[in-house]
Formats: sequence, C-alpha cells, structure tokens
Amino acid sequence: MNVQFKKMKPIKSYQHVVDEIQTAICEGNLKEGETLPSEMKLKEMFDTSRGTIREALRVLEQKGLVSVRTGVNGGARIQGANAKPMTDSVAILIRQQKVSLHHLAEFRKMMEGHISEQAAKKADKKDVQRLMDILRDAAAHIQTKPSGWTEFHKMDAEFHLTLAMIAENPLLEANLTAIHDNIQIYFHQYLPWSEALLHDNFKDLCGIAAAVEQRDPGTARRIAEEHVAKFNALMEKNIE
Amino acid sequence: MNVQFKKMKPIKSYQHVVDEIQTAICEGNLKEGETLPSEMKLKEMFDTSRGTIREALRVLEQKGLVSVRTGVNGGARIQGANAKPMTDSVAILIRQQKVSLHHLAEFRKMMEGHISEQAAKKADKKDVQRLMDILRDAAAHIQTKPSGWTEFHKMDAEFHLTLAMIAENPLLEANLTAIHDNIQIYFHQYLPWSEALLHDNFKDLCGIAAAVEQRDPGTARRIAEEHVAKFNALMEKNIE
DNA sequence: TACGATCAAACTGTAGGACAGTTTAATGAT
DNA sequence: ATCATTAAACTGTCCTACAGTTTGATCGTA
Repeated sequence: MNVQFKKMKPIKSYQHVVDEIQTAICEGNLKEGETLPSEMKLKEMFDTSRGTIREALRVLEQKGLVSVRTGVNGGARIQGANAKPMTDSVAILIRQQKVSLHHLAEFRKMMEGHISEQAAKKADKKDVQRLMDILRDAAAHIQTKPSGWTEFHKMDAEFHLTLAMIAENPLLEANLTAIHDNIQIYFHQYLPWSEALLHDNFKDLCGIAAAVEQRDPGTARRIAEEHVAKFNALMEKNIE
Repeated sequence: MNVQFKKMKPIKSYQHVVDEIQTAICEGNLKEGETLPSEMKLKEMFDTSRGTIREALRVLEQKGLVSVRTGVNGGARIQGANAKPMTDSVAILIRQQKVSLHHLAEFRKMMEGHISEQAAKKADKKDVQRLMDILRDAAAHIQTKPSGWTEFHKMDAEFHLTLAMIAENPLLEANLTAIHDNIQIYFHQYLPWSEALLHDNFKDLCGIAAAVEQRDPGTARRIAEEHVAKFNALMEKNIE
C-alpha cells in the first residue's frame, strides 16, 4: 500500500446545497439582486426535502450571501458582498469578553493609520472631492448647533469608509466596517458630548483630508493614528 | 404623538433559539466542551418543532459557536472562540474575486508588521522561549533536507501566530489566522521550492525573534514587513 | 378612467410524525 | 479478560399539513 485513501466522509446533503449555491454566486452565475427559485422548486431541483433546503438557506443567510423574505415574490435574494459575517464574529468575541475596547482601538488605530497612508498615496482628484463633500456636510451639520454625537458619527464613519475605498482594498473596507459597527456602542456610552470635542474631531478629519490632498502619506497616517488614540484615551478614562 | 413606535418585527422562532443559546454561551452559562441537550429535549424546552431547532443549530454552527456530531452522546458541543467565520468570509471575498493575492499580502504586511512591533514591546522571557522552541524545531526540520514547503509552512504559521498571542490582541490573532488560512493556497501554487529560499525564510524568522528578544520594536516591524513583501513579490511574479 | 378596497395566489414559517444512519456503551460469548 | 454483538441515543432526511405574510389582480364605485 503506497497511498493513503481519504476517509469516506459522507457530505451532509444541506451542505451540498450550500456548496452548489455558493459556488454559483461566486462564479457569477447567480448575480446580486436575483432571487433563487422557491423552496418547493429548489427541493425538486436538488431532489431533496424542504427541511434540507431550509437548513441550507439558513447557512447561506448567515454567510451574508442571501436574504430571505416572505410573501409572494419573496424568497432568497442574492446579496452583494457585505461585512455582516465579520461584524458578527467580532461582536461575539466582544460579548465573550475576549476582546475589549482597548483591543478594538488598537486594531482600529493600526487600520486607520494604514488606510490614511494608502489613501494619500492613491487618491485622485475625484477621490479628494468625495472627501471634501463629506466634510462640507459635516461642517453644515456643526452649524446647526447639535447636541449629540449621533449625526456626526454617521458622517465620521462615512468619511473613514471612503478613505478605505480610496485605499482600494476590500479587506480593509470589510474589517473597518466590522470595527466601526462594534465600537459604536462604546461611543454612545463613554464618549461625553461637548462642542469643543466635536470641533476637535472635525479638525482631525480636515487634517487627514488635507494630507491626502497634498499626497502626504506620513502626515495622513500620523493624524489618523493620533485621532484614534486620542478619542480612545478619553473613552477608557470614562470607563473606570 | 411625540414618540416613534418601533415597527412590530415578528422575530422568527429559530432566531429566538439562536439568541438564547448564543447569549448563554457568551455569558458563560454554557461553557466550552459542554454539549447542548438533544434536539428532542431542546424542542420541548423551547416549546417548538424539531425543524426550528435544527435551523437554529445550523446558524450557530456557521457562527462557529457549536459543532454537531451524530450518534449516542452526540449533539451540539460548545466550541471555544475560533476564527472560522472570519476565515470563511475572507474565502468568499476571494472566490468572488473581490480580493486578490495583492490585497491579502498588503493586509498581511500591515498585520505582521504591527504584530511583530507589539510583540517586541510586550514579550517576556517565557514568550521569547516559546519562539525559540519553534525555531529549534524548524532548524531541525531543515536538517532533514526537505523537498517541499508543507512542513515548514506549518511551523512558519505557528511562529507568526505565537507572535500574535504575545501581542495580546485576539482580534489580531483571529484576523491573522483568517489570512494565513486563505493565503496557503497561493503558497502551494505560486511559491517555487528551493533550498535557498527556505534558508532565506528561516533567516527572516530568526531576525524577528532576535529583535523581539532584544526589545527592538522598530527592527522587528521592519524585518516582518520586508519578509512579507519579499515572498509576496516572488509569488506575484509567478502568477503572470 | 381612476382609485380604493378586497381577495386569491405564491410564497415562507412552523409543527408533527416517520424512518434511516451513526456512534457509544452495555451485554454476552469464548 | 477480550472481543464481537446488540441495543439505545442520538442526528440526518423525508413527508404532509396548515398558518402567516406579501403582492398583484380583480372588482366596485365615483
């Protein structure tokens, strides 16, 4: 005997359904927005039971590949790439107290620094314009004498996500989204509201945008890192 | 009317089951290694149908929280924290061709650089010893005149993961694992085998370990970044 | 014709029952 | 004692039935 035979591992049939559909999505044979056939039809196509189909759909749903709706013309719609599974698994690590705000912030600092640096290297005029548009909206919002973070944080997140898109790496986008989605709660809970802080925050964003515009990767990284570190320090102080 | 009522969103019953069990796991009421009651018992405990329970189990399985086995004393065992969902979602991004080797390598470079730097800041004697032990094994393996990467890559991965553990941030660990698991295929496919390259690789690891031992974060980061960049450049050349 | 209300059809959501397949532990034979 | 056999406790799969949800079609009325 010179060969090692692989152990006969009976693939569970719902897994087979998952694999087929996932492959079809990844190969592009099923495109975003399309809807899969109904459970009844899938059951016949795969020659299996409805229960099996439904288990497969739950898995695909959890992977963020489809979303299922009830009613006529309902069914499983193919979803575009999204960061949901990543957000989920980070959320679990937090709930298990394996990951603290400190961990989140360290990771975020690394990412925002890197992203800003890359953005400063790669941005073209259109990209800079997009950043400026967001800043203009943010400035307008500040004029309205707001009394809480909520609105500003939306634009803040959009700004950082746009930077990630300029940096042209979907992995950075997905991870940044996951981090932002999960750090939100800490913002709401531990970041005290003050107009001075709002202006400070806004000034940091302007600084990053300016560094990107001037193609100055080093400065972009430095401001971004300091920005994250500063606000995190504030929150950590308030946790005690 | 001064308040906005939330839309009555009928929670699906399998989702309710998922939430309850997930919470119990995160709160520590269900610990790693324990097994959930059988599907029959769960069905009665939640006063629902077996199909519903099974759909919930598929979701929990996909989240990496439980793994299900057949047979007597089988059932859903609680899993410790693991990077499976992250590995999965990165794999999907790759299969959808949203993420290329270039993206993976850029991300990895950022992480390995940061990890090595942090490890050099935080390592104690025991940590350094663990790194040295791995290097000793690797050196022994090189003595055997190997003819492929497979064995070495295992130790390489272990070395980098140990660094991440020394850096004391589970987010870094999880992401690094996800990246490693997914970049493997490229190694096998595009990294040519040569003894010179093996020695080169090994030397880099020694360099990182030495920098960590000497508490030299800057050097540790530099070597790690160059290490990743070098081997990636090799692979990218072979892809064309 | 236009515009609502009503209804039917096409779906998913849930429940219950049945039996096959798999693994372990108890039982029994040598 | 040791090994094979069997029974029990599970998950895996299939079936049927009906409730709940959404939308497009139909019909009535101005």
